[in-house]
Amino acid sequence: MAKEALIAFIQSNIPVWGSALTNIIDHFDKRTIKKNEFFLKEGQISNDYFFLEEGCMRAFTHDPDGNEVTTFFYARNRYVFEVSSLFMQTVSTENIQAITDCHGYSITFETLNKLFHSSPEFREFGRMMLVKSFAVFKQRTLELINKSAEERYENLINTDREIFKYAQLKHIASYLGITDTSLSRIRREYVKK
Amino acid sequence: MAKEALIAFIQSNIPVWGSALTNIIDHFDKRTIKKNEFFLKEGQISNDYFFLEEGCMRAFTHDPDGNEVTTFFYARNRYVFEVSSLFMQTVSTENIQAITDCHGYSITFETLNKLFHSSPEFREFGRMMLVKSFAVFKQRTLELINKSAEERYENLINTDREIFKYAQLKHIASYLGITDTSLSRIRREYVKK
DNA sequence: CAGACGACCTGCCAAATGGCAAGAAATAAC
DNA sequence: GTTATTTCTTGCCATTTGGCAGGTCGTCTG
Repeated sequence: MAKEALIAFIQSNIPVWGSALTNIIDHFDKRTIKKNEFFLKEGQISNDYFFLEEGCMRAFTHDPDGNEVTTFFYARNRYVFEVSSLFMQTVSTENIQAITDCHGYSITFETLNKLFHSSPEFREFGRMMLVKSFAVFKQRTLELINKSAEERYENLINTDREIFKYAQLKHIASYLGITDTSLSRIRREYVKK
Repeated sequence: MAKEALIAFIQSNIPVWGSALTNIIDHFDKRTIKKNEFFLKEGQISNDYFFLEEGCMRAFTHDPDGNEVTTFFYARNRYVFEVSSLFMQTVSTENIQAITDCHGYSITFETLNKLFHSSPEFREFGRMMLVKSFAVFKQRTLELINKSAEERYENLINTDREIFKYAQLKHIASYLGITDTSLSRIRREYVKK
């Protein structure tokens, strides 16, 4: 089975080879999620831990007025999971939807736990995923506080250009914490530069 | 040794009793942090995992212009740690400072890891701390996007009134993502209600 | 092809927030 | 107790962002 991307990703996070590595990746199943399909729907309890090899996904929830708010974009070579719903097995308030056809490798919560108990290396990997995701989130929160909407836009387009190919602008807008109107104006100014 | 608060906190997060519990809490040392002392300073590598039984702490960093930005407030009965610096053993960009005299229980990174390996219960507890902290942070990020500054203020004063007793308003302002000027105006309006 | 729909842009005005500077109030220093 | 320092508030005006409504463009459907 060809899981090179998964192997490379794991090894870029923790040092592991040989049978310990084989043992880990054998527990992952290849999985395809078609465009517009949901990886997780609000109201459900998340059951999957998913490495996204190729494609793009969007996480969103609803504010008190019922509007969609994009909370995250996932690009290729990233780990996809909703931390509360998966690890606390609670009902999700978030949706995660494929915005392109997606390919990757999946492991269920049950298998994940078995592997946590049997493999110290995978345990370390799991902790690393949590920690890194958390760090990325802190970074984003900080940007919402001390950067302008325009800077956040420039930042996103520079680091995640891929997202702009597939995501709708109104979804990018709510991710940036502004309305589609403001994003449109920011883009007009940005083009001039 | 009287560690009731710590025991109660651990048990409110995971089911554990008897020798497994004793084993865990025996690894914690009582620790006091005086007002204005730093639990963590930027430039350092964090080495402590701290349960705050009594007191108040503030996390802050600096934006590119050198201004302080408050990233978090910790009140009593909370776990205090900086995820990236502690778990990835990287140089911290964040400061965590006591804003009152603080009392609690501390464990070093080394001991923490030993305990992770030897105690499945503590492992689960550690994961739970990560997951819950992450969830709280996601909630906060969402508020920055879909709530007004005034709503965020009301929310904070309702859930963490204790913080207002000790923290400076300019620190609260940067935590809320606004200037002290705006916070002052919001407070003026809020009092009228 | 015609019509319907959704995504995006734009103009107008209103509301929220920031920047700056001065003053009032609280706190610390001597 | 007086002075010095810091914190907080306020007024004035500029800038950013939002709300709304209308217009364009492309896509889908029949």
